Order: sequence, then structure tokens, then C-alpha cells
Amino acid sequence: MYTAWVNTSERLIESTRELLWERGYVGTSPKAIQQRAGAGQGSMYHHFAGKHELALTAIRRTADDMRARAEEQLSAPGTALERLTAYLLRERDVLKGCPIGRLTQDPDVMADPVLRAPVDETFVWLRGRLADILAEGRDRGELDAALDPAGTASAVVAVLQGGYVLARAADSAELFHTAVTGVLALLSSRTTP
Amino acid sequence: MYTAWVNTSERLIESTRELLWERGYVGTSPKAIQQRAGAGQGSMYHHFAGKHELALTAIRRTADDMRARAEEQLSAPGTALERLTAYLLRERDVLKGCPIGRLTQDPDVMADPVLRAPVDETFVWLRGRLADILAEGRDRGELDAALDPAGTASAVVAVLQGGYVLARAADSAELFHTAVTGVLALLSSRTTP
DNA sequence: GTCTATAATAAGATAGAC
DNA sequence: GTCTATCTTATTATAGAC
Repeated sequence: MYTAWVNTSERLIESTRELLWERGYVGTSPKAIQQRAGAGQGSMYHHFAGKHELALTAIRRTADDMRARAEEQLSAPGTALERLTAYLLRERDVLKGCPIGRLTQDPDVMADPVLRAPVDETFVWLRGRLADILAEGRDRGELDAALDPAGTASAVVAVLQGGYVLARAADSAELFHTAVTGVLALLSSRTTP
Repeated sequence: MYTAWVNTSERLIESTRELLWERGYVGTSPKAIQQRAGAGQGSMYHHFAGKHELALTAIRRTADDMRARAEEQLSAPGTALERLTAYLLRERDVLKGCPIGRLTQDPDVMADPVLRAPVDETFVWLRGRLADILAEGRDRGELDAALDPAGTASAVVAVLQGGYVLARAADSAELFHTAVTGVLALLSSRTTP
């Protein structure tokens, strides 16, 4: 439960973000949100129209957050492969999984175009961003000239998302690392010496 | 709703399998299972102790099924890369996602060692099976001698699982194909000519 | 084996007092 | 803005008749 150094609206949003991450939309009840936020029933419905609006606010914030933190590594100095590696191997809450990716498994989120949009946009952006970096690396001669930026970017993002799945299945964060290292090894072998 | 050419117990199990795939454990209610199976309340509780036992039966069957269908491609004749490619590119219900992988996002499944076991075992098996095939391909000189079978197998399984995530996020089965093709391109470039 | 009560608890909100 | 009351509908069963 959040303490009172932020306002109720803020605590409700942050509680929702946590619960969506831990339990998804279907698994999160208004009551659970209120309890974690230390807010009453009436308080929640004063600030938000209901579970849906609260979730939308929470998802948008998480999406923005994810993008900003990715950009930290991706816009750092270094070669394409260095920035990509830094991004893939940065510290992550591996066993909690990806707070955006997990929403793709939520039937009520996928069925709702409004809730779904930020999820879609996040991956569109990430794939595009990685493709640009890969293309840059290829054009600078750091990577194999035959490398397909878009296809490789999709594969890399998929390894991230799938790495979370494998790690959670095995209850071992190491498996995420194994998968990521595995794809980096394949990619590095296409480096032009 | 299932018609009556199979018995009630069987219809309950198959309905549960479908619902777990579509909505996960948390999102599936006993009532929904009964309705899809065309079975009454009492009927369900006669055959199964409750939602948990039914889900366990359903998950185990789905896991067995998935393994058997993977083995179809993986044990076929051909080189390591051919069998791997056949497995990765076989027909799949891409937008529905992986019925086992999606369970890793279910908090109640992951919190229960009994429900979780078949999920874990399925991925342990699949990673091992792919690693064996990759090792075989490497030892036969079909793949790069420096290739790490276990790490590459994990990356490949991760691409599959992540491919489902990307496809669902974009509501486009093609994205799954893009990711899989992307990793195959990286892998093929390590073929020894 | 299947059906119809019955029931305690939770989900997801609305109403109106304070 | 927050709180308590109230409401309807699910959830997840159990009990016992048929």
C-alpha cells in the first residue's frame, strides 16, 4: 500500500499499474486497486469513471515509461551492436515479465481497441527503433550487408518477449539471459570484421 | 458448445482447454466451462473436484498435445536446419497464441506448483529437443562449429513465444512469420557451406 | 450421473450523506 | 473529495433430490 506522500489519484494509478503487471486486466479488481492505493470506493469512482478508465491511464503511463527507458540505452553513444547489446542486457525485472507484453495475453485488453492501442503502438515503435539502429549498423559496415533490419528487429524483440516467457516458465531469470545471449551470438557472427 | 458425440467429462475437459487458451485460468469461470460444454453445475462437480482439477487435466492434455505435434516436424527426415525450419514455419493458430506459453502470464497458474509443472516441463523438453537437433547439425558440419546449441535453442523458442506476442499486439499473424524468418536468416548465415 | 436449490463471497458500480 | 450504504450480477462451490 502506498503511503500518503502523493495524492489519491496518483496512488490509484500506480496501484493499477502494479496490479496490471502482476495479474493483468482480467485478474485485477477495483477492490484490489483501492486496497493497494489505500483509497475508498467512493474515492476511486470520484477520480475515474471505473476500472476501464483507470486501466487506460495506467497502461498509457507504463507504455510511455517503457519507451523512455528503452531510449536511454538506444540513444547512448556506441556502435549499433553495442547499443543493442546494452539495451538487451540492461537490468530488468525478468521474472515479473514485460508489463506491456503481458497485456497481449489479456482477452479483455485485446478485445478493446482503446486499451489495446498503446500496446500495439509500443511494439510498433520498438521494432522501428531497433530496425533503424540495425540499418545504421549495416550501412556503416558494422553488420553484414545482407542483414534485413526489419526482420532482425522483429526477431530481437520477440526474443525479449519470449525470454520473459521462458524465464517465468522455469522460474529462472537466467533463462532470459540465455535466450538473449543466444540471439546476440547469432547477430554478432554477422558482424563484418 | 460441444455436441453430444462425446461424454460429459470429455466435453468439460475440451471446453476448459479452449477457455484456458482464450482467457487463461483467472479469466475462466466454472460457469463458462459448463455452458460451453453443455453440462450442468452438478455434472461438472460430479466429474471434477472443481476448477483447479479440471484445469490441471486440461493443461496436461494440452502439454502432451503440443509435444506430440512438435515431434511430428522435429523427427521427420531432413537436415537439422530443415527440420527446425519445418517446425518453426508449420501451420499455427498464430493470433490465438501458444496455449502453454500464455499460462506463464497467469498469476494463479504460476503461483501453483501443480498447475505450473506441466508448463515448465513442456519448455524444458522443447529447449532440450531443439538443442539436440542443433548439436546434431553442428556435429554433422551443417551448422557453424562455434554454434552454442543450448543458447541457440533458447533463443529460437523465445522467438516463437515472442512472435506470438508481437502478432497479437499488432493483430497480424504476419509479424510472427517476420520474427521467425528473421531468426532463421541469422541461423542460416551460420551454415557451413 | 444429472438436476435444482442454496449460499457465502467478490465484482463492479451508483447514490447520496458529509 | 471522501465515506458509507445499497444494488445487481458473477464466482465457486455444497447439499440433496431424482
